[in-house]
Amino acid sequence: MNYWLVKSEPDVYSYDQLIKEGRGRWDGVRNYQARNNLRAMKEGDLCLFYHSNIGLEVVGVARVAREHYPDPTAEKGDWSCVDLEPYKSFQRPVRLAEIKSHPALQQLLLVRNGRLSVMPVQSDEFFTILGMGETDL
DNA sequence: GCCAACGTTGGC
DNA sequence: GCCAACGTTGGC
Repeated sequence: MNYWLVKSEPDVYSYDQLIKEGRGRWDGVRNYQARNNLRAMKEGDLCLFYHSNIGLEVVGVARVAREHYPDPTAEKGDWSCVDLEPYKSFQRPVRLAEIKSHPALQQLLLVRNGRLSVMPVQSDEFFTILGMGETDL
């Protein structure tokens, strides 16, 4: 089992929208590092779902429902997407400021590279954030 | 709205 | 292959 963090601007695609739809295609990634991370995702892997720009907080966990396939929104180039489904909403959202000030989370790519939209997360980091969100799996 | 960080492009 | 210029992301 691998753990990830995915970012979405909630006015474009929010966690609530994923819940409403039951399943969503994680497309539109146009960054090689993020794409390679998408391609490394396995069905059943869990993703922290982060709201960027508005909210600036982790709001839930999503599960990889389908492994990578060609991104139908890409008109040219070699891009991939995955399908995600909601897995668990956080009892309490975990704000970026909390993550940044937590000593055990300083290595998190969210802190170190603010621009990456799909990133791997160590299992201890994953469960630390889950705990901050007062949530169990 | 500003700006830092990062990625991409293109001239040499 | 280097690097300057430019564009984009995303926090503040």
